[in-house]
Amino acid sequence: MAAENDKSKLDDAARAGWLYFIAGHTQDEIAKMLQVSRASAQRLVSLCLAERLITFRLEHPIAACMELAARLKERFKLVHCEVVPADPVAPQANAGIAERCANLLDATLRSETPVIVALGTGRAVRAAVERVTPIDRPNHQIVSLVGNISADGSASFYDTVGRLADRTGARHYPMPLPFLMSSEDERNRMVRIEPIAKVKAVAAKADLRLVGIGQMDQKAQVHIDGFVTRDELFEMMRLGAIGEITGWAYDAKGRLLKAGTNKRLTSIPPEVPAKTTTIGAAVGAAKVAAIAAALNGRLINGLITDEATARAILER
Amino acid sequence: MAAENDKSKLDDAARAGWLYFIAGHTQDEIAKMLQVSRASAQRLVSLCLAERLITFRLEHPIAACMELAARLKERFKLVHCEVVPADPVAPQANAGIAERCANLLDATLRSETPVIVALGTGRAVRAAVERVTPIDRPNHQIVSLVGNISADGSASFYDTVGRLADRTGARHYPMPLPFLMSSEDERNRMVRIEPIAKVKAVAAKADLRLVGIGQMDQKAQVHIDGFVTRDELFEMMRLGAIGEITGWAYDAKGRLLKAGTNKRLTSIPPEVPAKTTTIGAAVGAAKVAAIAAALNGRLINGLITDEATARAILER
DNA sequence: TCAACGCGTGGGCATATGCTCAAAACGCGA
DNA sequence: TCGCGTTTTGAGCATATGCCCACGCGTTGA
Repeated sequence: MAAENDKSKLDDAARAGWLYFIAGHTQDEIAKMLQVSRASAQRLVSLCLAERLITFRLEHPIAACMELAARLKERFKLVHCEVVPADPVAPQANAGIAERCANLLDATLRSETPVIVALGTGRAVRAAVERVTPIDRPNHQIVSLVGNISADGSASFYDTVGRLADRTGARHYPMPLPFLMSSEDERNRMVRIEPIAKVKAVAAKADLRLVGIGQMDQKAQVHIDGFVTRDELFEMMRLGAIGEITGWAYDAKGRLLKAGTNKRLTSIPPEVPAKTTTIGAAVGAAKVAAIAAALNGRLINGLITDEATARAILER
Repeated sequence: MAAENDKSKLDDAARAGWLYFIAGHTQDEIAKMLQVSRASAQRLVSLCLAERLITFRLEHPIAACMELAARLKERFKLVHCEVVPADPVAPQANAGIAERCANLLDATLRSETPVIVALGTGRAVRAAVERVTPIDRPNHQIVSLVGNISADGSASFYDTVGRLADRTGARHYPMPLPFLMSSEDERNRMVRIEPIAKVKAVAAKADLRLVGIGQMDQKAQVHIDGFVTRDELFEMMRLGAIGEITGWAYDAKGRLLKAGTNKRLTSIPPEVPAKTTTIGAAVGAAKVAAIAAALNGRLINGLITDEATARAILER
């Protein structure tokens, strides 16, 4: 009898679900059709959903991305995750990533109440600031997490802070230091001087950190850009470095290394675990291990990537 | 630019649809996530539906029935249609049909305002009245569309009117006539006498007619039940009869025949086209042609059948 | 360069929905 | 048959949704 009852109820639930979702009737109409109260009709529709009698299928490439983003968010307890479709035209182009990052910055900067945005390294970050919609927000603050003077003394290509400040009228705090100091002592001395301490203080209060993620292999961006020498890179790799965020190298478990160049870095290290909203932006098969490690080590609590990379991270 | 715009809009629509239907967010939440107004979020969800980006799939046998019912309703412009799942245990049993008919009668009779229900022949109709929930409605009227005296003078097995009246306390009007008179003249004389005229008058005002549909072949129920002889049956078949409703034989196009037993029938003929809600109840491969003809000829404007029969009707 | 047109946007309102709570119905056991 | 515990039901309310309308921005044509 119970089974019979259940079955008939599920039948009705299916009927209600069909009428609601497929035929597009209101619950009132369904209630009349099935000779029950509207409340019961609503219950039947819920039941139909709860019992998974009805399923939704989204016929659109975006669907896969949403799915991947949801899984990443769940798996790594992220506060924010976006997965952009792999562009079939130019799979290499991270235009989509930059677009989303720019959108995120836009959304953050649109706020009337003062916010502090901290920026790390990375082409995606750089490209993102170029796409930020100009907006007048003089009370916001933009702070750099990483020195913008390269080894040869010139200003780095990555003057993202300045560019973003240009577009918003916000106060900005570049980090007027070389990426690496010559020794740990020197680093320790430099980071205590007034302007640098100020940058650190502002960065510590950041509402949003947007950082790139670099892989530590022979094509590591920190090396290509001339911030670290080949020997330094290899040493870090020997020490287990698999990725870096604002220059800070970490191993496959996402633990920051306490040796090598990390001892001479002027950059502001990631929080561990990330408490501030810290969004990593990175794409590419080469970066999968680095991204996964950053996620596992809680060096970041948000991620913007593309479909292929997201899939690869989840499949590890 | 326009295409780009459209594409991006569809992307957003897909995103909104995903968040709404799959992730179960409210449109307000989606609006915040996508950085648009709630109104726009609603538009995106609508768009997602309109563009068929999302599809619903109901994983339940009922789904097929709802689909078939909707198609029958559309195709034959029915005011009511129900398709019952084919019972895998006892495919022959029309318990489902009877159940639905009973439900229909229940719903009609539940009304506080007086209603008139007219009943035809058929096992489904008979079985339906047996399942009607007893309810006290003395102001309702139950009227028979068909004589309940068989050829041998005994009261017919199909005293459905009496049974239904028992269960409702309604006034009832059986048709105190043999099914067939011996001649057209006699029929014409009989249907004018006072009690019969009264029955006809009540039937003409019926709010609901529930009738069985019989096929006119060697296994015709009208013959098996002894209402018409083998010769009469064969004559009607020669005249093109393919089905009958309350005894009135009609051809493959659903046109009532003007010859043979139809000239001697005492039953109240179907309206052509049906204006009163006239529900046919019938199941079985043998009846498919008869049902389809009745639908095409507008002898009925409602149908209660099972899955297999519905499918067969639509596939003709 | 200005004006007119039109599409897209957001505010606001009527309606639909989801949910809570008390009451009723049901089943079960004494 | 009665009483109790459990489930189901329907009223009512807070919230979410759908839709209309006026506004604004961008585009086009003179």
